[in-house]
Amino acid sequence: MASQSERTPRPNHGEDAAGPERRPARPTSYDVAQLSGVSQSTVSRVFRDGAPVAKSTRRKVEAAARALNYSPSRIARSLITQRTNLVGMVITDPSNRAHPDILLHLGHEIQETGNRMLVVALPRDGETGQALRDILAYHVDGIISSASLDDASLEMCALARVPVVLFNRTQPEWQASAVCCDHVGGMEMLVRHLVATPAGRVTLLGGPQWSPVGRDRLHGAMSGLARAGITPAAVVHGDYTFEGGRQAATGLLSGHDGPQTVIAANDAMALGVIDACRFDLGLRVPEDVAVAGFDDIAQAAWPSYRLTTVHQPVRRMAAATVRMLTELVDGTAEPGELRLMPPELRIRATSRAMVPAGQPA
Amino acid sequence: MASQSERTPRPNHGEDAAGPERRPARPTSYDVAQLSGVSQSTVSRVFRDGAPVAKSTRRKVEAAARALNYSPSRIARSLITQRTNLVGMVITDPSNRAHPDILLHLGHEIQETGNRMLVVALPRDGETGQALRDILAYHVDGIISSASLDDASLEMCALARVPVVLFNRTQPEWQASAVCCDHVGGMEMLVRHLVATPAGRVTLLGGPQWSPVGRDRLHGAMSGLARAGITPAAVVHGDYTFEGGRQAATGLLSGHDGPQTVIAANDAMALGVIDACRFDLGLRVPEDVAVAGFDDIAQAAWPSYRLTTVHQPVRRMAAATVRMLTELVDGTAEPGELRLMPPELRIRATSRAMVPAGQPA
DNA sequence: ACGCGGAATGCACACGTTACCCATACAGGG
DNA sequence: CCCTGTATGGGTAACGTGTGCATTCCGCGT
Repeated sequence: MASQSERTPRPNHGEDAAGPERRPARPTSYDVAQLSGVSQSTVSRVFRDGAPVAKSTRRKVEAAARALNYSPSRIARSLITQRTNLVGMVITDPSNRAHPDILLHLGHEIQETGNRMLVVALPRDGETGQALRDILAYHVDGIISSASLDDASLEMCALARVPVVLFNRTQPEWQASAVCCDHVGGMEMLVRHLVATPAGRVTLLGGPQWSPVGRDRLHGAMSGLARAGITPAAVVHGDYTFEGGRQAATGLLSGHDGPQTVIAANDAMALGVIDACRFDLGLRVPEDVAVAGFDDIAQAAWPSYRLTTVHQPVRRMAAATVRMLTELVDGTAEPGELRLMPPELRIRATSRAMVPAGQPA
Repeated sequence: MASQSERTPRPNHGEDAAGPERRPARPTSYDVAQLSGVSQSTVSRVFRDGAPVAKSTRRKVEAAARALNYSPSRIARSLITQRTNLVGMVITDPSNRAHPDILLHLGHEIQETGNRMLVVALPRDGETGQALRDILAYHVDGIISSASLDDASLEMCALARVPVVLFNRTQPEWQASAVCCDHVGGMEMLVRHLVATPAGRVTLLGGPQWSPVGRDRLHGAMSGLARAGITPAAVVHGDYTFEGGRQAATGLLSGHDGPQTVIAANDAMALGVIDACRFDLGLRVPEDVAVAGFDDIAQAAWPSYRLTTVHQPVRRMAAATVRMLTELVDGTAEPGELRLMPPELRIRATSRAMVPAGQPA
């Protein structure tokens, strides 16, 4: 009785002696093989893609697998295949707040290709090294980061041969693959629109000092203004938040006569500026102060604000990011490419200009 | 030469014959063992927690590991340990939009316990079965879902012995573990505040039909109104979006005289109602129409709105969720517990009542 | 009749780690 | 000097799957 199925290399694990009728937590391919009367290899082949297996056996195995509620362990599979179908996603507080949907967009695209996301949420300004080392330990096939990574972390990924694509972010020193909105060009486009009508005293409300995106946007605004022969009256750095914009406006705008213009590095701060004008300073928008932002978040289109801003094509950016990463993983593309996506101007009601007919609200 | 290190069971993988100086992509514990002159078992022990290893050897091994940039493969470790330190997170569009930060809060708590998140973004109303089966194939230790799961999916998790905790969501039929804001009690509290002053004609703007949370909130509002002897003039179902609230308001509020009150099932719709009143219907808030919401999203506190609403303690809810899950994974708690967290009333400027001194804005 | 080729399947091993069981060294007490 | 207990390290068997190679089986051509 004990020697009946002695030939199978499977150790005693199942219904030999142990508990009474204790179903194993997760059925293995051996269980399916035993139930369907084939070898474990055949079960494995049934669950691979282009493996040669007769139709009749495939049906048998699939029936047994369904009966046992079996699906192959991706952990064990990854160990031998050297691919996990896991994409590491690095997100962080501010980048997630600007576009809460990017994770959903990226997730949709990633899952479309049969992969899953291993998400690591970085603390506000912590070390990225430990987190990167940790997700590399999970053998992710690639990494998408919407947070800035230090050079040591990028080098670690390169050493482990794990491709990285930066989302809406560029690395100043390192030559990293990235899909990025054209922040400079977008700001120049925005400034061109703003200076078409008398802009008055111009104030720039930039992002935090450490933010490369903020630097790009500030740079675009400066170059656009310079091209129009305008020098900004003030340039300050905000923290990308609504409250930060509101408080900055209070110090920047009060005590000046005549028309003014505020260009904020993102929408959240721009909306804070608007509310500061209306509720704290008693200024009208856009008659006294014209305000513009960058991002085109959902709130920018709300009737209370109707903010003139620059729209980032986030859905197309997400698709391009995932495609670039899959090409890097498959080896059909070389790393280091920077893909700039053109943003679109959204002229609404906070800038002093006619709204052209046919412009989306 | 070839038989010198014949005794090591390691197959020829390293610097025997192959390419010239080709460093392997990922160093293994064998590489570290060879470099530090110990056995592979010892390397493994160094990287486990409470393993007995002499201090001198530990230093040697750690130095070699650092030189090779080695860290143990969590894939291989999981295969033998039967624990992946992976938490499956199920999110979906609307639940993510209401609180973009919950993923960061939950992620912070999860990472605090040394685990990582495997995130699956569900399509708007797709089958949850396939997605659940897929993340179970990754051997996640537990699952947190902020989306509604059908009973088949929950049964699949139970079958695989993977505990599930629902975040801010209850399952009507299934006895599932959950951490949930007290939607009913919160709404009753809100209604008690609203009827303290003459409410006039009361309209209820509920969530989508399929949303259990929306049902709870609607139920709480109804019971609160009934307790005050008020029957709502209209009850309609919205889609949780700003635009949905705005359009619903247009149909609901126009053509009625006297004071009105709108209770929305979430803040986004409430804000849409406010803008519809002010910009589409020419009604004043709160003089003509009092508006209240639920969630206390960031925009509710903005000066343009100052929405009276119910605050959910999301940070504490996230902490409780992760703690409950870890207890279930460790076996120190039984499944099926429902933990109701008390919300807080935030009285602002869209309801017709005095703002008590000391109330947070 | 016999061999042969191709399709289908079984066998054994490898992936990189942890768990378990011993072997060894060393100290101390009799 | 021997025996024993303890601390430490080595060897080996899993974990559950994919895959190269051998083997079987069936059909068919000469």
